[in-house]
Amino acid sequence: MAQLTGRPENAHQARLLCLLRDGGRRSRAELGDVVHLSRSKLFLELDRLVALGLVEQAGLAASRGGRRSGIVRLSGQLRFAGVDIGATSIDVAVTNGELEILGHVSAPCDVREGPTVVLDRALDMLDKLRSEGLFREIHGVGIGVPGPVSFRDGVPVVPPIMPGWDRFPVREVVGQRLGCPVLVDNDVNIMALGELHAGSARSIDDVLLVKIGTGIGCGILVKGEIYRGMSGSAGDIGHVRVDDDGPECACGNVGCLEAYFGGAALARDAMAAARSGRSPYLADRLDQGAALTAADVAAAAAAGDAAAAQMVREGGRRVGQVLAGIISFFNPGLVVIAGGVARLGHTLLAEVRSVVYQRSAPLATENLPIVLSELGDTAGVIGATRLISDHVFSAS
Amino acid sequence: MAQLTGRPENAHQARLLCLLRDGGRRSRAELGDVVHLSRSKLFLELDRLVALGLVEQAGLAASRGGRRSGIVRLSGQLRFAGVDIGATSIDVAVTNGELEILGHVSAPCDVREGPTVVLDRALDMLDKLRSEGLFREIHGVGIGVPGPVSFRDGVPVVPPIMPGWDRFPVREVVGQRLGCPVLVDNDVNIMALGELHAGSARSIDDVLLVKIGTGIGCGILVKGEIYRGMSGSAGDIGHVRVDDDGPECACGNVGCLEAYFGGAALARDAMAAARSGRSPYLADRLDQGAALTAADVAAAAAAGDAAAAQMVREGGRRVGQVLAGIISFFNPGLVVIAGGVARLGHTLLAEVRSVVYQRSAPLATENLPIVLSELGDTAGVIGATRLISDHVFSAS
DNA sequence: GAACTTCGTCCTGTAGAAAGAAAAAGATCG
DNA sequence: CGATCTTTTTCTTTCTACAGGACGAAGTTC
Repeated sequence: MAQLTGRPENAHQARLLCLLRDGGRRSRAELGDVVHLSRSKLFLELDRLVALGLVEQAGLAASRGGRRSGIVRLSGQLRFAGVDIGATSIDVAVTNGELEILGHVSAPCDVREGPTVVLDRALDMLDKLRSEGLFREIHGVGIGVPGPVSFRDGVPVVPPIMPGWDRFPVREVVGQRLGCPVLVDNDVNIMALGELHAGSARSIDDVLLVKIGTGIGCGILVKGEIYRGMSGSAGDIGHVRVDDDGPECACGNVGCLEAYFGGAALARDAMAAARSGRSPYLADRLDQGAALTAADVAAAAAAGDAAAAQMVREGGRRVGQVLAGIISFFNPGLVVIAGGVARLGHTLLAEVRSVVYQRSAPLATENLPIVLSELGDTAGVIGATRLISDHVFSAS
Repeated sequence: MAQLTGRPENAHQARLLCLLRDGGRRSRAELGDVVHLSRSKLFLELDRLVALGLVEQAGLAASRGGRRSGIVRLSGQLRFAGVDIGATSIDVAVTNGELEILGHVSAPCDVREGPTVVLDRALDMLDKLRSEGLFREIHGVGIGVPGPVSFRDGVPVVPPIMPGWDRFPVREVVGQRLGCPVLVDNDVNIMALGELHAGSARSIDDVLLVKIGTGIGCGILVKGEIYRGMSGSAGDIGHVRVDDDGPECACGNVGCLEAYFGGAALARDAMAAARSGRSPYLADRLDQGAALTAADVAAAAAAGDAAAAQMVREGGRRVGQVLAGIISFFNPGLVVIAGGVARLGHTLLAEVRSVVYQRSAPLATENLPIVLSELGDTAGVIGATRLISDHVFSAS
C-alpha cells in the first residue's frame, strides 16, 4: 500500500480531493461529468492521486449502459482530528477523509487551567480514540479555542476568558507533538464552517453563526470562507452595547449584550429569580444544592416556568436587537443560532426572529432564514476538521 | 493604429493590464521583475496585448547599466466613464486607462425625476465631455446610484429614495446607448472602491466607507473587493436603531440613525434651532430666504455657532454608536468617513472616534485609523471607473 | 449472439512555455 | 576611441503537457 506522503500537486488535484470529500466516493466517469477536464487529463491526475496515496480504487460502479466505471474514493487511511476547546469543556473527534465522525469524546475541562494542562488533556483524549483503533496516523488537526486568534501565527491573542493562553504557540506545540499540519481558529469560526459543511448552511455563501454560550460570538462566512477581519477579532459581538444604562459588564463598559444574556448574566438572573420567589422552579432547584446556571434556566423554561421563559424572551430580544443591526449591515443569506443556550429552542428563536424581522432592512430579511443549529455539539469538531482538510487538500 | 477590439485573453494579460493601470507606464524589464513569468512568456503576452490595441509602446526607459528597455503603457485611446448619481446631483467623469480624470462635470439633478430623465441628463453630460475632445470612444462605464442594486442584473431594487427606478434596466439601457460594457452598483460601494484605488484605503484589505449625506450608507470592502451580501443590500446602516424612543423615521420604524443625522433630520433640527433662537447664525440664514439644509449647519458650525456645533457632535455620537457595534463585528483595517456631511470635518470625526474607541472591542480598534475621505467629490466617479476597468481588464 | 453503448488505455499532433544562444544597445574603463 | 562587460531583446531549440482520437475491453439490449 502506498503511504500517505503528501499534498496535492496542483489545483486540479485539490479540486478532485474536495469533490471526493464533499460528495463521497463516485465513479471516474461521474467525476468526468462534473469537472471540466479531458478524459486523459482526469485519469492522469487521478492516477497521480492514487500514487500519492490520497485516493484509492474501490471496485466498479453500476453500469450506465456500457462498461462499468471504476469507483474512486479518498484513502480509507485518511484521518483528521477536530478539537473544540470551550470555556468549560473539550470535544475531540476523529473523522475519515470525508469528514464523517468515527469517534467523538467530550469531557469537562476549565480553559482557565492554562494551555499546557488543557492541550495535554485534549491530546490524551485523542490518544484514547487512537487506542480504540480508530486511526494509526493523523493527517491534520483543526483546533478551535474560545477567544480571538491570530490565524496566521496559530496563537490566541489577548483572549479575555483564557488566562495564560496569550500568544501561547498552540499550533506549533500540537504540530510538533503529532507531526502533522495543525490550524487554530476561533471556536465560532469553526462552528460556522461545520454548519457550512454538514449543517444548515450547506451551499450558502454568506452566513452568520451566532453562538450564545458562556460568551456570545459570531462566526462569519463570506463566499463560504471564514472572514476574520484585520486582526482576527471579527464577529466579536458580545460587547456591543444594547442599552446605555444597562448593567455593568466584566469588560468595563456598561450595557453589553453579554451582560444581559451571557452564561454569567443568565446565572445571575436565575439566582435573583429564585431568591425573590418569582420562579418556583428555580427556587426548588436552588434548594437542592448547587448554584444555578444557564442550563437550569433552560430546564425551567422547558418545564413551563413563567419567570424563566420571560428571561429567555428578554434575552432573545436583546440578541435580536444586536442582530438586527448586523443583519442590515451584512445582509447574510442565513443566520444560525448555536451554543448551549440554543437548547432554549423555539422560545428564543421566535423572539430573535420577531425583533430582527421587524427592525432590519426589509431587503436584508425578505429571504433570510434564521434557524437553530442542526449539528449541535458536533458543529465545532466537524468545522475544525473541515478547516484542516481544506488546508491539506489545497495545492501548496 | 490597431483598434481596441477587446478583452484580455487570459489571467496573465489581465494581471499585466492591472499592473499598468495601477502603477502606470513602465519598462518591460521592470514588469519582468514584478511578475513571475519567464521572459519569453512575458514578451509574448505583452506583444499580444499590443496587437489587441490595449497596450502600446512608449519609447525607451533609462538604462539600468545595459541596453535600454522598452516602455509599455496602456493605450492612450482607452477611456472609462464614471457616473455618480446622487440624490440631488450627478457627477460624470472621463478617465484614461490609468483612471486619471481627464474631465469632470457635476450638475444638480433630482433623482426623483425618474430614470429616463436622469440617465438622459447623465448621457448629455458625457456628450459634453465628448465635445470637448476628451474621447472618441468609451470602453466602459461604471454607474453608482443612491440605493440598493442587484449587481448581477444591473438594476436598482426597491430603492427607497428613487421612485420609478425599481428594476429599471439601467445597465442595459446605458449599454445599448453607448455600445460598451456597463456595470451598476450602489453609490457607497463605488466610493469605497474609489478610496481603495486612489484614496486613503490604498492597499488595505478590509475597509468600511461610511457616507453621511442625504442618507447614511456604508460601503464594504473584503479583501479589496466590494462585499454586496445576499441580495445586494449590505451596508444599509441608515435604519439601524440607535434609541428605542427616538424620532419617527420615514421608513416606519423609530429611532433610526437617519432620523437623527440624515440630511432631512439635520435640516429639521436646523430649522428648529433657528426658530427657537438657539442659533443666531442659522436664524440669520433663515431670514435671508430659502429653507435651511445640512450645508447651512456645516457653515454654521464652521463659523463657530455653538448650537450647530452641538448638533454635529450629537450626530457624530449617534454615528459612533452604530459604528462601534459594526466595527466590533467586522474588524476592518480602516474606516473612511465621506459624504457631504464629512465637510463638518474634525468636529464630527473627533466625536465618532471618541465613541468608537471607547465602545468597540479593544482588539478591533487598536490599529484602526478612522479618517475623512481624501477624494471628496471624486471618490464616486473614480470608484465607478475602477469598477468597470476591473471588469474590462479581467479575462472573460 | 449481434449491435450498440460506455469506459479505460494508448498514441500522436499541437500548442505553449522554458531555456539558451545570439544579437542589439548601451555603460565603463583604460 | 576602442575593448570589454551589462542589460535587454529576439530568435531558436527543446521539452512538456494536454486535447483528441483510435481502439480494445466490458456491459447492455434485443
